[in-house]
Amino acid sequence: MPRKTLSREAVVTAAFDLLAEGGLGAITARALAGKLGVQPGALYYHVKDMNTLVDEMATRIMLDLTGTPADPGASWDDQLRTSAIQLRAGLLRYRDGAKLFAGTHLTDDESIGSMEQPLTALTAAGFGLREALWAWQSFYNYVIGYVIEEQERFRPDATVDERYRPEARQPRIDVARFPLTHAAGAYFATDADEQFIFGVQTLILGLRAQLADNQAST
Amino acid sequence: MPRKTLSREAVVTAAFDLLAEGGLGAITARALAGKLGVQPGALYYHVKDMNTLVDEMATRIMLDLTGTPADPGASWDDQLRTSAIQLRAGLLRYRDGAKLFAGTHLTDDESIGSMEQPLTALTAAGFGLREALWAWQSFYNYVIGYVIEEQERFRPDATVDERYRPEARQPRIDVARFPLTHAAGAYFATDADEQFIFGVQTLILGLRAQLADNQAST
DNA sequence: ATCGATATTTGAACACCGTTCAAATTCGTT
DNA sequence: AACGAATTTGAACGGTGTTCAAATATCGAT
Repeated sequence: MPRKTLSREAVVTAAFDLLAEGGLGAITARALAGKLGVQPGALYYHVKDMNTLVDEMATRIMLDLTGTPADPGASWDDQLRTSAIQLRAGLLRYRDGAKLFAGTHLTDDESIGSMEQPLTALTAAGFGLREALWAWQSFYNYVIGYVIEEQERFRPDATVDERYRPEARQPRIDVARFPLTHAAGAYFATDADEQFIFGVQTLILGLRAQLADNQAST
Repeated sequence: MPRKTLSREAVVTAAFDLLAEGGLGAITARALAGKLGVQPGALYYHVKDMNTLVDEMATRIMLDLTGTPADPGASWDDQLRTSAIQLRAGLLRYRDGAKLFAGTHLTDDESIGSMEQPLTALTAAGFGLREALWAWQSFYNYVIGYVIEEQERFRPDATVDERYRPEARQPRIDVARFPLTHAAGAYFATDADEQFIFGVQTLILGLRAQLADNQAST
């Protein structure tokens, strides 16, 4: 009894539901079909294959989190800070958001336009286009790396292997050979927001220094 | 005809062979068994499951790339630069090295000792332990993010979808709305080494600035 | 050298995965 | 009402990780 209930849109939406419920690994053709009350084969009429489905999802996330741009009137470093913060927030909105992003080819050209504002701010501040691109991508890579770790730390399904809880791990670190590493355990995975900002701020200060160097040499 | 040819060591070694030949996706129980001339079930006597196998591999890579430490006599920023460069080089030595790392729980406590030297350098430079940890993890996250992208760009198997070659993509970017993004296409994915260093250097300069601020306020 | 215990491997199965495709069914138009 | 196009079915193929009783090999003690 074939009934017309499917569409590309419906498939993508169901995929996002599965992502929220069970993470990236839960997005499977059969689960998708089940949720839509349909046979797995029917999906392939609307979607080329599972990989491009995930690419499509990554693109939509990207478009979503570029929704509220930073105030173009603000200083360049404020704009960058805001862009980085929004990028992280956007990734955190989705389960496995960062992993989903890491290495999927964005399918929509619109999505690449999200770096126009950072590039504008950076070139206006005095950076050449090449350095501006590199600078923004440094932020981008930092954020991706940070959020991957962040989302890995407390994933909802949580196979919290007893041996790897920080409190259990710390005593096993050799205090004599690795005193600082041992002591640093206290600050491990605490204050995620503050730690994130620390890195962003470090990058901003670094750019400011490079800017000063450039102007001094001209 | 069961013959004793297997060991945990042999399995891990074979897994590294598969990684080199076909990337992360090529590491499969049956391929592993085939390479070792054995039935798939036999693997599970030596290895709990496939995930912990990959975790084990990540740990070994980590231990490997910490082999040559930076000169402890060098300045703190030189030590950090060297650590970051070595981390990237180590990840690049293995196919999908960064992806393999991103979010695998390291199984050996030794591997966590790799941050002892950066922490030493940073605290000696004047950072508190907490800031030192955050600083090093900023480097770490940046490197992971960078290398994931780097290894994604030219993967050996290369399903180079014609539409996504940079030369094909650039003309499709709306020049009127995204002029800088369009123009920046020229610098996309060129000079990987130089771009990497740019980010590292930015982080270092940022830390130096924070150091100056701290000392000024005391 | 033989036995017995232990360590290791087999072989087959189970449940899942993505994907393909002819055939069946429904829909929109004429 | 009927035809053609759009859509879904149902079943299959080859792949994946994993489990487990049974079969075999290895080693230590007698």
